[in-house]
Parts: sequence; C-alpha cells; structure tokens
Amino acid sequence: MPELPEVETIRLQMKEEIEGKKIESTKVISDKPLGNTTVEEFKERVEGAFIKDVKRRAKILIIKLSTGDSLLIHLKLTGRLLLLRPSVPIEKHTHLIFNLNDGHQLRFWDLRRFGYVKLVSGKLKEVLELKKLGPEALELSLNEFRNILAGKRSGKIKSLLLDQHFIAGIGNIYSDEALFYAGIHPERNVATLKEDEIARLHEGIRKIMSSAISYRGSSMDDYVDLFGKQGDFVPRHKVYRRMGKPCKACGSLIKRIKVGGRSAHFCPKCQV
DNA sequence: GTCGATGTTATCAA
DNA sequence: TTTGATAACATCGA
Repeated sequence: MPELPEVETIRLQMKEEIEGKKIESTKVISDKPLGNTTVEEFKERVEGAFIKDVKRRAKILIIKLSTGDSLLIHLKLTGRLLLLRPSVPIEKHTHLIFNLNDGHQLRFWDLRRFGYVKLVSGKLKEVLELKKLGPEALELSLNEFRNILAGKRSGKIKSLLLDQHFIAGIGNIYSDEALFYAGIHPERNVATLKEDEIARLHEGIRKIMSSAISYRGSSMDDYVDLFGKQGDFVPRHKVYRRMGKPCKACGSLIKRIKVGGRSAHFCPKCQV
C-alpha cells in the first residue's frame, strides 16, 4: 500500500541509483502493466533511452527519459520496484525488467496486478491522471488547506483526505494517523471542523508523512523499498491496524469502523 | 472449498 | 452534484 511516503522513499533511492543510467534492453513478462501501449512500441521507445530524472506526483512515479518520453509508474496496492543483480532469480509476479548499462536490473513486481508502467509522450501537463490531482499534501500551506476545506459543504473528513482530487498523496494509513494526531473522529463532517482542528490536521499531515519518509515508509504487507528492505515506520503507528490494542496516549482500546467503504482506525477517547 | 479482508482508483448507478 | 458500490486481481486466514 504505497502512499506518498513510500513512493517518495523509492523515488529518492531511484534518483541516487539509476539517474543518468541507460536502459539497454527490457523484458516484458506481462504486458498488462503497459496499458494501451503494445510491447513492440514500448521496447522501441524505451530501449536505448537514458534516465534523465525521477520525479513524483502524489503516488505516481515519473521517470523522465532522454527521448522526451516519460514512464508513469503507479504501484497501487502491491507494486514493487526493485534494483537487483541479474543473477537474482526472477520471482513470481515479476512483470517487467529493465536492464541498465551498469549491470543492474530494475524490476517491476506486482502481486495483485493493479499497478501500471505507462509510457507517455510529450507534455505531462496534458496527462489526464496527473491533471486531475489535487495539490500535493506536503506542499500545501495552511491557508490553502483551509480554502479547499471551505469549498466543501459536507462529507466525512476521512473520505475527503483519501480523495486524490482534493489532496494528493494521502492513503488509508496516513489519513488515520493524521486524524489521530489532530484528535478528530474520522466521521466528522468537514463543515463542523473548527479553526484549531484544521490547523492541527494540516500540521499532522505534514509531520507524520515527513517522519514516515525519514523512516523509509510503512511496511504493512507488500511494501518494500528499492533494495527490497522493509520500511521502519509501522512501530510508530498510533492507530492504523491497531484495533483492540491500547491507545498509546490514553490506554483506551483502538477501534476500527468502515467509513466510505474503507477501514478507519481511531481512539474513541482521543478522537471525539 | 468458500468467504471476507486487504486498499487504490476508474467507472457506473442511484 | 455527490455519494456509494463495484471491479480490476491474488493471497491469506478463518
């Protein structure tokens, strides 16, 4: 479940390890992640290209190629990007392999196959899935946060935090953790939020996700970093998947409910 | 063997 | 308009 901190962890590692490298060849084991692009076109346009930059927008990784094309990578629920030696056996659920000119392979692995690696040409500003995204969660000032909240007349705050058109980058883990930080119940109606609660929520989003990046993300199920290592943030979770366990602040038992079809974890005493 | 849960997003229905 | 259900897919545990 890579969210912004997990994707950013991989981006920072990729920038360090593969920027400037050349993609000598590719192997397409499954073409599903490619979307509408044919294997022939994918190979033709990617092979021989240099990796100029590795960027991120929300939970989407963007590899800029020397040809002007870009690769948009979304890991969705279970996707992994791994940098490995070619001698490492190809694991089940590996769908794409990029052979780099330094002898390493970048492999795309995805258990549930929801993720994608899409080749897009030219201007990223016209790519629909990027255009539709709301402001970056970590680049949003309190004023901007207040303004976009003010535009909402109703709705539960948890669902809003998960809506990528509203704010981009937050997923189920960090929405729960940010709401705990702010002492706000996940089902609170947005319109009832007080000024100090909005400020605390804004602060929580920034503090928790920045901290999660420094711990290289949360490894709950399938997420690992570029080197296959687990992130270290899970022990810092206050509520996410801690149902039935004592709240780290007050000792009350953490609850789990469904909000908008998603599981929401919270402390019934700290989050009124 | 079946059911439900896991969690991101597009799409479609109400 | 907005919300909610569903589907895409694979695995695990009850």
